[in-house]
Amino acid sequence: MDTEEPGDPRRTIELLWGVPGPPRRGPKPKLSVEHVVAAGIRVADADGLDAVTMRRIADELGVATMSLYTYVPGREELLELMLDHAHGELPGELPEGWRAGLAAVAEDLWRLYHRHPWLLEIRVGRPTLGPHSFAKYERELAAMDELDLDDVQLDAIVSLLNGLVAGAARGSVDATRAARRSGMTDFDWWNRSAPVLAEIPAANPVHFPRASRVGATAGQTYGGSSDPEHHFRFGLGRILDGIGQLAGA
Amino acid sequence: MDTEEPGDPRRTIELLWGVPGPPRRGPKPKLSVEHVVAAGIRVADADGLDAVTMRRIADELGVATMSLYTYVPGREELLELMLDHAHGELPGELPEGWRAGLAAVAEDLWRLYHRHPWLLEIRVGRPTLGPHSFAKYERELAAMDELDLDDVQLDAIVSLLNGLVAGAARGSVDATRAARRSGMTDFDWWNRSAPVLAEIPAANPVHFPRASRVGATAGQTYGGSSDPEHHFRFGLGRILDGIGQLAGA
DNA sequence: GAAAACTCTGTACTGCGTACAAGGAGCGAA
DNA sequence: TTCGCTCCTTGTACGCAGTACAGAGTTTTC
Repeated sequence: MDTEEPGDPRRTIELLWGVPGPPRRGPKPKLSVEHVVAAGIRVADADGLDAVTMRRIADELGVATMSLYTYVPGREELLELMLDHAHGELPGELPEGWRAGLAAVAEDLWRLYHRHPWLLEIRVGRPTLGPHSFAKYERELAAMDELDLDDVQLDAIVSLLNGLVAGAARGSVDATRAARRSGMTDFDWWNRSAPVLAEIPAANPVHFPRASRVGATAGQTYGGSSDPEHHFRFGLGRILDGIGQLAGA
Repeated sequence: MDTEEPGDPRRTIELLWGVPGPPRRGPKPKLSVEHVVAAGIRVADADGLDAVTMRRIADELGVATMSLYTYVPGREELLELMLDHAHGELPGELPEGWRAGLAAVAEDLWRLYHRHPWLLEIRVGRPTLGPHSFAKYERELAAMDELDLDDVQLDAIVSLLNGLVAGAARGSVDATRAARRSGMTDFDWWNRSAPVLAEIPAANPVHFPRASRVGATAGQTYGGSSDPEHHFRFGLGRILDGIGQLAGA
């Protein structure tokens, strides 16, 4: 019973954990799952997730497009493998103390997302059950060993932190992507947009006093638009404060 | 100088604000931008963002595909119009008190995302400069009128809250989407995955003690996997606590 | 009227994921 | 050794996406 259909959880999990499978009879494969995943990551790093097409990866490996389907059930599974593989780049150590630990967890992920911005574009409907994603979760929980919280709270905190990092990172990454695709920097774009907006009576600052003031301040402070990195650090501080209050630590 | 090229900020902004434009000479248009946007939203609500194709919308409106390009420069701009339009569904009022105000802002957005899950899939590289998105921002800031914070802090808080809601909502929405696409509920999926995982030595709980324990607890508590709604409420509480601490309120 | 400007439409191009069938390589059994 | 099964590899092809382009028809302006 060798179910090879795409969308099968069994197959996906076995690929994630590198389960060898029974001895095969035909010609030796030219490649391996690892090769395909590595090529996928190479392409994604270079040209973004949209460039990760089966044809492009096959080209990269000097192989026909359809050969890839020998190693991977389909594109979706490949992306999941790439995701888990990338999680393997996260460190294992943790600094002393829950606050420093959680901060490190967040900062490491922040850096990972900037090293591989395409991670933020991958939509896996369900949690990835791969080894490195497990290790990531384990580490996130380990950072809170000293806190007296129940399991549900721990899970919620992990989710909260991951959401913060992803959200903020998406901000900076989306901007970069938009700049690349449109050939306009944030600055160019704003200089083109602001005058148009000024011509529209309904968009007059009087109607949006707070938005105009804060938007202008944030724009000036960071040169064009709000700064995701500042938002990230600020949000992290607030969340850690909130956790400290909850745990009485 | 009537730049109609897609990707032009001027055109997009004028569409967002419904700027009428000079009197036209040819035959009267059968439709309007509003019709197209409404059809887009109808399709997205019914069958998700992937179903929002130019052909499908044209069918919906009883019109040839290419006619849509008379009203809208391209698909990307259409999505941005749909986004701003949906933001128009958010209420304007605010309850008394910053804490209740921010909570309402978050809860309203949470509900909006569940009414229109496709909103979470739209990737606009830059902020949407439409009337309803402006109003949304203005209201978010208004909720903090009584707090003594500077503009940069206000902006960061808005971003933090929006990130929380989007992140948590993505959790529940992604699960629903995965269930629909695969024909498996979370429960089915887990029942298929768990045994496979159990067969893999490297995935033994001894190697991931905390992850196994917490994962099991969270799964049991909510029936299959972590509960995004609980994560949302929990995260909101922590963040509001953190803000209170910062503002000394 | 005639001409210009505009809407609408059908066709067609490129690029995507991948189903399918045919060709060739290597192993196990005779 | 040879047959035959199994598996890897490949080229072709299908359906669907966004949208460029050219022609036909309609309404306004001169």
